[in-house]
Order: sequence, then structure tokens, then C-alpha cells
Amino acid sequence: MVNKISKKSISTIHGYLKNFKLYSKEKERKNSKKLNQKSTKIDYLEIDGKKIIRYTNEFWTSKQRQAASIHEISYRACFKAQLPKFFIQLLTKENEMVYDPFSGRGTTVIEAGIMGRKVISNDINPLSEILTVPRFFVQTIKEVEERLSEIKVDYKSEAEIDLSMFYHKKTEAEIVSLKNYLLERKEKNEEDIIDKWIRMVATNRLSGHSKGFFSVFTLPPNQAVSPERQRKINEKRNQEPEYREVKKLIVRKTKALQRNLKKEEKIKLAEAGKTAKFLTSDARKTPEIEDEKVSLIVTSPPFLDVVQYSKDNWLRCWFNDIDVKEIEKKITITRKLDEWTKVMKEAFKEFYRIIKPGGYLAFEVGEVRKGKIKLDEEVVPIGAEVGFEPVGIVINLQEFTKTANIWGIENNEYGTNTNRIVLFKKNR
DNA sequence: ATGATACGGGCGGCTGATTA
DNA sequence: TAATCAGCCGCCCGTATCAT
Repeated sequence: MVNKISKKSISTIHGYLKNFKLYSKEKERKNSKKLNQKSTKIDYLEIDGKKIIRYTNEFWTSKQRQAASIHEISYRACFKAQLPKFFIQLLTKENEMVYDPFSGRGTTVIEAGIMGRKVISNDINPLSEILTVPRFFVQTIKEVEERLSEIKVDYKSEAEIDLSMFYHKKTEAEIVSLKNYLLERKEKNEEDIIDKWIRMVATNRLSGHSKGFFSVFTLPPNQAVSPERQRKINEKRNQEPEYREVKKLIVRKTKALQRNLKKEEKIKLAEAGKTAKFLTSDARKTPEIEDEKVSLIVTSPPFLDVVQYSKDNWLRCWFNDIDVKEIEKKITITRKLDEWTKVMKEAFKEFYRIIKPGGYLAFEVGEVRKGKIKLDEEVVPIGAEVGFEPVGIVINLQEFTKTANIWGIENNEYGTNTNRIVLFKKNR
């Protein structure tokens, strides 16, 4: 619900954020045509002797399923599509380059693609590319059905590891057959975009807590359950894996992913996909990206080591023949703040190199350790040191419908109840 | 003994689509 | 129109273990 706005100079961005009023669809529905009258709260922080402005408002709403359905790929710690949309709309024009160095499930680049921007996506975890690339080239139900029908299932096949706590024998045979098919296609260099689409959907269906997934009831798929733990869950719930039709579920999710995707959005995605770059590099070292090529970065880095990305993805890595240990070796961000800061500074240097003069960096971070560590405030001097001008901190505050009960955390307590974005500009 | 680091838990409210 | 249900989302922190 961002007001239509073209690219703004730095002073008008301040004006825009200051005078921002969110047009509320909710209120419209309730026959009140009024704007959401919340005005932006402004305060100032002093960091390293310099004043920095902080804007707090409900700049976007992030209800579930309010963005394009194509984003509905579960991944650990993914921000809502409304976040990148806000900054892309505010800070870039069509055909300009948008980049996400910590791409994850690819929310930023997919959203940028829908909006007709050019994109580069990077993530050190190869799973990111597997989940992102195919969604630029949305396949029709018919294409997917036809391809699936060509894939032979050997009902004698079994996984080399014990997955009996997750899958019915027949389901497991179907998954393993699909895994082997995809591996063979890849090895023979025959893997096409339809195969990749199927790989992406299947990877997303491996485990979850409803009948739309291949597995028995388990946790939602953004967090992995260990085999030992799954056995206990099965015991506790007195359940055992029932048969799930793998091909049928893939077709169903294929349909769901494009549920509300408009025709022109699909075309724009495909256009962006044709020129897109997908990297699997360390964000500090991306020589594939030329100097001053990028108009906007919207990203969110790992917050210290709060999330175990490789562990949470063990089953998906198994399906895609990705060595979890190899990824763990590459991801070296520790829980120590000073080391995190060092790594981020190197990354910021790289961002400065590839952003064009006049371009922006929107860097989303959060509070961790019960608010003891405010990463947004840590990030401001890092950006300034490498040459960026800190524009300000943008905080999106909303009445949350979040239900993070896993760790007994109440609404608006800890975690990402607010999105905190540090906005930087590279001056001309 | 003390501080640092590693490990890993295991739900449920809400929204929107589908079905009755 | 109401009822049902699939599927989304959550970057924390207590405790065990290791290092000094």
C-alpha cells in the first residue's frame, strides 16, 4: 500500500517517511474511507557522536498471504514481501538493478522481478538458488503434470538413511525415485526448467504439519526436526506415517504457488529471470558483480548465529545432494558481536563497490539477546566507515498477529515484532 | 570455579481458499 | 453463507558441556 512515488532525492525521502500515512484497506472495507492517521514518530539516536534519525510507523502491513502467492515457500527466517516492496518502490525505477546478498528464499529478488526490476541474488547456501530460480519461470500445471508422468517410480527404492519416522514406505520410494531422476538429469546436463520447478516444489513439500506435505505430522517446514525427535513426536501423538501421493501434492502446490499471480507479473518475472544472476558466494567476495551496477540492495543478514541454517535444512539438503558439512564450513559467522561486526564490515565494503553512486542499501536487522544487542545501532558506524551516508533507521511497527509460541515468546516481546531497517545512501 | 560456547526444542493463532 | 481446513510464520534462550 505504498503511495505511488518515483525515485526521490535524499531530502524528499526524509519528507516521505516523515509524512507517511498508510492507506488502510481494512478500514476501506469497513466503509470508512479515512486514511490510517498514524503519523510517523521521529526520534534521534547518537551513535559515535553523530546524530541519526529514526522513523517509526506502520509503513507496510505484513499480514499472511497478502503478498503474491509465489512467495509462499517456507524457509527459516524469511521477511515478508512487503518489506522489499516498500524500498523497491521508493528507491528504484523499472529496469534498475536490485540485489540481495543474503537472499534466502529470494523474497527480495522475486518481488523486484514482479515489479520489473533487474535482479542479482546471492546466498552461500545452494538451497537458496534451488528455491529461487524456478519461480522466475513459472510452469503451467499441464507442463508439470506431463513431466511428472514421465518419471518412473521404483517402489523398491529406499533412502540410504533411515527416514521411516517421516515417510510411509511407498511415499519414500516415490521421493527417492524423484531424487534419483533429478540427479540423473543433472549429471547428464539434461535438467531443464520444468525439472527445476519440480525440484523446488518437492524440496518445499518434504516435511510439514499438514496433509499437503509428504511427511507425517511434524513441525512446519521452516524448522527441521531430527529423526530421533520425530520418533518421539510420533510416539507422543500415537501416529505413524501414512501414504502421501508425491506427484499429486507437487501438482497441488504448483497450482497454489501461482494462485494469485497475475499474467503480467508472470511475464515480468520471466523477463527478470532471463537477465538475472544467481550466485552462491560469500557476500564479501562477489567479483561476478561489476562495480557500480546495483541501484538498491534490500537484505537481511544472519543475526549472529541465532539460526542454524544448515541444520534446519538437513532434509532438504539430503534431497538435493547438498553436503551440509560443506556449507557449515563456509558459514563462519559466530555469536560474538565483534566477529560479526568484522564480517559485516567486509561485506559492506563489497556493497559499496557494487552500488552505483546515488544508490541505496536497506539493511534489515533486529534486536537479539532480549534487546541487549541492537544490531541496527551496530550497523550504522560500519556503513559510515566504508563510505555510505546513513540516511536513517526505519522501523516498521504494526499490530502483530504473530504467534511465536515455540519458545514461549509472547506477541511484541522479542524477535521480529518490529522490522528495523538501516538505510544508507552512496553519494555521488 | 567460572566464563564461553554449543546445542536444540517440538505449538498454535490466524488467514484465505475450498467445500458443504 | 457458514463451516472447514491447509498452510503460513516464528533470527530465542535455557541448559549442557567445554575451555581456561
